[in-house]
Amino acid sequence: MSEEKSLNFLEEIVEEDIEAGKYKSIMTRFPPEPNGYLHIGHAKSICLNFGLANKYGGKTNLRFDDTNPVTEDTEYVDSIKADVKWLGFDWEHELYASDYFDKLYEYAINLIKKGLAYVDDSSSEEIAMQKGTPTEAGKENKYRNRSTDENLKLFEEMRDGKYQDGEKVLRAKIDMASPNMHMRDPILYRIKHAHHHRTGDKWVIYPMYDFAHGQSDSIEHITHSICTLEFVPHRQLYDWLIEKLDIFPSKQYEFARLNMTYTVMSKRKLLQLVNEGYVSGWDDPRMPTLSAYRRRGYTPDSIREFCERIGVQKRENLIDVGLLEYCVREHLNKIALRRMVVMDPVKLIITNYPSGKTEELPSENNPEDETAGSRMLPFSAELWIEREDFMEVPAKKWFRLAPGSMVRLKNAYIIKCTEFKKDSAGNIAEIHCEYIPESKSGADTSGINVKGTIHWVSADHALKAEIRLYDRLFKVENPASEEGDFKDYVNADSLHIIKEAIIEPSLISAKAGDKFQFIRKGYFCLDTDSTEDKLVFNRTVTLKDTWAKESKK
RNA sequence: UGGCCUAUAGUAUAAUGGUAGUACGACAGAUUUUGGUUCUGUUUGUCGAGGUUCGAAUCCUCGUAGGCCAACCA
Repeated sequence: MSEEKSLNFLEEIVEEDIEAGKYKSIMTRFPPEPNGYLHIGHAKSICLNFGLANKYGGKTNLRFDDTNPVTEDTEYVDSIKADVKWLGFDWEHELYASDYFDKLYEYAINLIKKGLAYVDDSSSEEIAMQKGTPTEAGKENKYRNRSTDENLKLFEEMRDGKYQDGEKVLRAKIDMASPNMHMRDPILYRIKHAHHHRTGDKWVIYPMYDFAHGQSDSIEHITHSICTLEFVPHRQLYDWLIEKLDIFPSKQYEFARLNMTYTVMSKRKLLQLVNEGYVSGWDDPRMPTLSAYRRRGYTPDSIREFCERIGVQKRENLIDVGLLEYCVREHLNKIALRRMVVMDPVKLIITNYPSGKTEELPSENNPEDETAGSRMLPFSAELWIEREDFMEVPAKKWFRLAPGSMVRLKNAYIIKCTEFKKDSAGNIAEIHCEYIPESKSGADTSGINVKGTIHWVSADHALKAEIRLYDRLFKVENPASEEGDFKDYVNADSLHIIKEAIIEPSLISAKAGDKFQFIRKGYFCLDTDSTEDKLVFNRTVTLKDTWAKESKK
């Protein structure tokens, strides 16, 4: 048997906790804020949370961290649910931090009664000023010592809408001199006269993240609350609140978020790309969102495999986007049906093949999967082939078509180039060949060995489709770390549209989302923009192209 | 100039005081009716200086480098 796979640091923590008898079973949660679409970075978190629970016989809740009504929306709730499902995970309960607003209000009262929270009338500027700096202690203000009764009354009035936005806040009373800025009397509740996507106009005060997240974890008896590194300094406050409130002791653990080359990974930045028209929407196939990957033809399996391979640790990382591409190729290679498509066509005429004759040639759908079966491909004397498969003056190690050279037409015959014609502009207009009748695929008695095999589509039977080729959205490896605005590094050539590619006839029956390998070209999937009379294919990812590398030498 | 987190091939990630391994990449070759896939081989690493120890990537000390923290965002 193979060796046991080593545990990541989160699995180690869970195993230790279970062995120590700390918990009977574990509970995790995935806690998105519904203010944007999920991206590949969230996939890492989803796989971690659901994966951990799965592995150790626990459950995972989907909980929306909806404590800021001005940025949140049900559109995002719906997309997030769809994306988590698509990735292949089932949550135990669908929950919302807003489900707990009443409970949270009680918790706040509890703290006030214990003398651990107070209402502050300072403006946000004053509060920032009094907070000090990382190297300078903050100052306590006069509101800090209000009586419990006064705090209770004021907080109630806040809830009842007696004050305007920003007039008052509720703060924890901890330590204005703490070296941890988050312990310098953090704000617990603020006033927002805003309509909430779920609670409507019931509330005008809303809890801050720090007074909602840990409490929600605790209410749900989350045993292991996993979040990203930037929340490390919040942990002290997370623990403080749980201790003072004397509620279920959820524990927070932090991991390093995913960063990937040639992409940005913040909802704020992605929103800018959408709003400022750099892309067509959250699901533009160039975006790193899950909805975009889905539309582009990525499979959930490949994304889960990617998350598995990148591992998890506490150090900052920048993952090569090539690894994601490797994962999707690996999966698509196994499942994608092979089809022949010519993107930049040039006419090829087989001079010794009877004009008007058509043959049906059997072609396997996927050499990696016998059960995928085969289809019949029409063949005739006039074909379309790829312009780049012919070279008037062949390069070194070139084994495609050139004057006098032989290649095999995939699933058909070996041909020999006898002549070519150019148009007035000097472009190759037509290539003439002779075919070897005995070289038919599957019944080759010619004894001829050729090095090159090229794809083709019979001209009489050809159909047309639009093909969208995508390149990376950014020109630099790490746009977020470059000088100036990240949008200055957007790749202007990230989308190339081929209006009329030549496709083999069987593709007419493709359904949106269907995945194909266009032989020698890459993996493609039928886009949702397709209509009855117009097929649109997205290139998911190219094939590995060692010739491209070789020819650059 | 406070506090916290982190440091292993190009990129990630193992080794839990006892032979520094794996994947992706790169390079070379074999196979191939996709210059795809598959297979084989090669390449490159413990941030630095001290210390503890028979033995240190691992423990300790001091540096160095990077990241995070001063939103009524999450």
